[in-house]
Amino acid sequence: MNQPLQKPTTSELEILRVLWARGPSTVREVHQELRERKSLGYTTVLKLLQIMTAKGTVRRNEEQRAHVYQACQPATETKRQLVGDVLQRVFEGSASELMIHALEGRRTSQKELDELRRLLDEYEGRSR
Amino acid sequence: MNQPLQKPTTSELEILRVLWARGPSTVREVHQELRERKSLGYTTVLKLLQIMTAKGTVRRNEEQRAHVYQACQPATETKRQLVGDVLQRVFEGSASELMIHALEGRRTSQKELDELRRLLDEYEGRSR
DNA sequence: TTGACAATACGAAACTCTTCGTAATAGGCT
DNA sequence: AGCCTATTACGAAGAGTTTCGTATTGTCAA
Repeated sequence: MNQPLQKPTTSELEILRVLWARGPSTVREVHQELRERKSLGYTTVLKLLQIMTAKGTVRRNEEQRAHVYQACQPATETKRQLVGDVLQRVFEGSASELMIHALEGRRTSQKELDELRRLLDEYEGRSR
Repeated sequence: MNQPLQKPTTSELEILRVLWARGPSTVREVHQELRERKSLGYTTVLKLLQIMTAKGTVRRNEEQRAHVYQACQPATETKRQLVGDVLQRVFEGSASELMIHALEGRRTSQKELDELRRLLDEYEGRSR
């Protein structure tokens, strides 16, 4: 029960994003952060964090009175997993299909397009 | 209750993919297609299709004894919605962040990289 | 030591999703 | 007409998610 094979749920992801941004945090801290965007009870966040602990998504340090939680996996790993899931389920593994639909129906700045090209160059350079 | 604002669930997506590939199909046809990949009862597929009809995800033609189902939205629209959801929830709208994680941890062929570049050129040309 | 308060633990309600068993129905064949 | 079978309709079980109310516990200060 150590490998986080299952992808986080929507709510879990919201919590993970706070932990990724803040680093190790208490329930109170996570709650305050989330509360800025949506109404959510303190015990709801606590419960979620407890469930995530059971799942192995986060671990906690109990040395302090207020336990300190942190994500078990680096953000990059989880994000890769999430996008990989969509890549398979929706686009049958085709990255260009993914790209087409990601760019469609939204304005993408020149800066971002340049960045995307840079990424491709970088990736190509690395794998060659 | 007409606009399909909500994104399809995992199972619904599997059915949609069959409908996109086959065009309008009966329950039996969808079931046979899916059965090749996973064990699934006939009535399960039927029920899913009924739920999707209620949600407005698909519509059905009842002229024949065996109703004929088809997706309400074109595949492209739904795919855009799904990737857009991940784009927002996981990557805060950054397409390059999405790309980084999509390319990471997987081999991408030269052909696909070329295709990706072509897409960027095309997109840039269109929006300029 | 005890009272106040902050934090955790527990349990349950309300929803949604997925799956399927069983009942009802409709068409065609004899 | 009556039966067989393919199909649809219905309902419900079981799992997972999300939310929160209430109970318990631990810590500090008076």
